[in-house]
Amino acid sequence: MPLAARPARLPRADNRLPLILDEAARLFRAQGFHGTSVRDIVRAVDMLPGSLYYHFPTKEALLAAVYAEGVRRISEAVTGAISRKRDPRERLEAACIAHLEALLQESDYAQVVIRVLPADAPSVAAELVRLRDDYETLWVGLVQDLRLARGVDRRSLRLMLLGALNWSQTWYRKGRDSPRTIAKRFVQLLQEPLGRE
Amino acid sequence: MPLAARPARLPRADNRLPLILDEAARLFRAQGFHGTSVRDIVRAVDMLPGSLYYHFPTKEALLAAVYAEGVRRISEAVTGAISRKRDPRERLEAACIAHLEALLQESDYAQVVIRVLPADAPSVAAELVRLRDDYETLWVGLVQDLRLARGVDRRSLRLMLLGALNWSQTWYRKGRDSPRTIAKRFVQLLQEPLGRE
DNA sequence: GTACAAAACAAACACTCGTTTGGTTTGTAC
DNA sequence: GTACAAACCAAACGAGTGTTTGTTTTGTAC
Repeated sequence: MPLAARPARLPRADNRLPLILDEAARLFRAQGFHGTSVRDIVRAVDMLPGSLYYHFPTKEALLAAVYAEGVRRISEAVTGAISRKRDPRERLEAACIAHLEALLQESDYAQVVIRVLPADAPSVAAELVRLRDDYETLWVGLVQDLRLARGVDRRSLRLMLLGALNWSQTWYRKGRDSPRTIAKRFVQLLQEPLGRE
Repeated sequence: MPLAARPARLPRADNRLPLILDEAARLFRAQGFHGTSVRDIVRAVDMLPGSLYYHFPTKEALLAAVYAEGVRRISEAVTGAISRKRDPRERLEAACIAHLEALLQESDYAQVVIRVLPADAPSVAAELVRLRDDYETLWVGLVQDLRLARGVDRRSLRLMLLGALNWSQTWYRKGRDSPRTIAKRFVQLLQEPLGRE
């Protein structure tokens, strides 16, 4: 891992890097990686195409930066939410709510993490996968702490819950059920389910 | 809805249209819609780019054809599977297994339906959404027949289950747990869940 | 106020994109 | 065997792609 080169001087106040990241996140989310051109992005920040390459070596590196920020934001939201709870069940529910709120209403960055597949950007794919995995580690712990009925596979539980949450991106419409409501229902479906035979 | 124009003559035996669909499905699945060029597709069937436009008016129309075939295959698999069961619970499980097997191992076509978003192809987006919705209607019926504990929201149950199944495309690796095993575990998680308080 | 690097501009590069147009081959029905 | 359309080829169209290179502006530390 390369050390961040210590800059000879500090960044300038009129630096438009944050703006580039914001617009890239917005467009990658709405149109996908391949569906968004470099010119789409720079047009949104009133720049010329070549200027982007002062900040990033490639378009894929820009995606990686957006991705990293997305993971950072979800992680922060979830970590904050569970820190206020002690009971494992409550912690799980709080995590689901925070995850879904970050995913559905808060941040374009977070949605990019769900929408864009690592395979879309081969040169940074390994990094994107690592970012995703780091985040999922958080969930491994949450599920590990649960008291479960005998024979319940914890990995399956985690994958089912996260999958259902992530997929909600495809059918969620704002103004109807809130992310919080959806998340609560999903958790509840795991405790009063089909009913015993 | 336009009537299928009655052809002046029957299609020829050396028609390569099926081959085009197969390769388009394979590539759309692996690289996405925007990530796959017309030249990628015709190269795979040893054709020239322009020749594709004898069969389809646009690249998006080709996607729509692949999409329709994908929905047809999943629907057929699921319909066949549930027709052999009577008990609502067993029918649901059979549907999950068939859905996941079609999605994970059987058909590139089916995976395109999950991977490619309607918004990627604006001119046919409405048609793609309609195809998806038609298929989901099948699941509405399956969930409707279930006997459930009080207060369980059937729509949430359907969305959670289908979401978890569809998302498995992102983490599934063949050679490990089979689609059948995964589907069974997910259904089971709905009946012996977190355990009552 | 001056030195200097941060952050951009200006203009192109080589290539790829989806698509169109006019002509050619070839299987098939009669 | 001949007519004819199905199914393609050949060649290009204009626009867009990610990226590079040389130059210029401008905020900031001293």
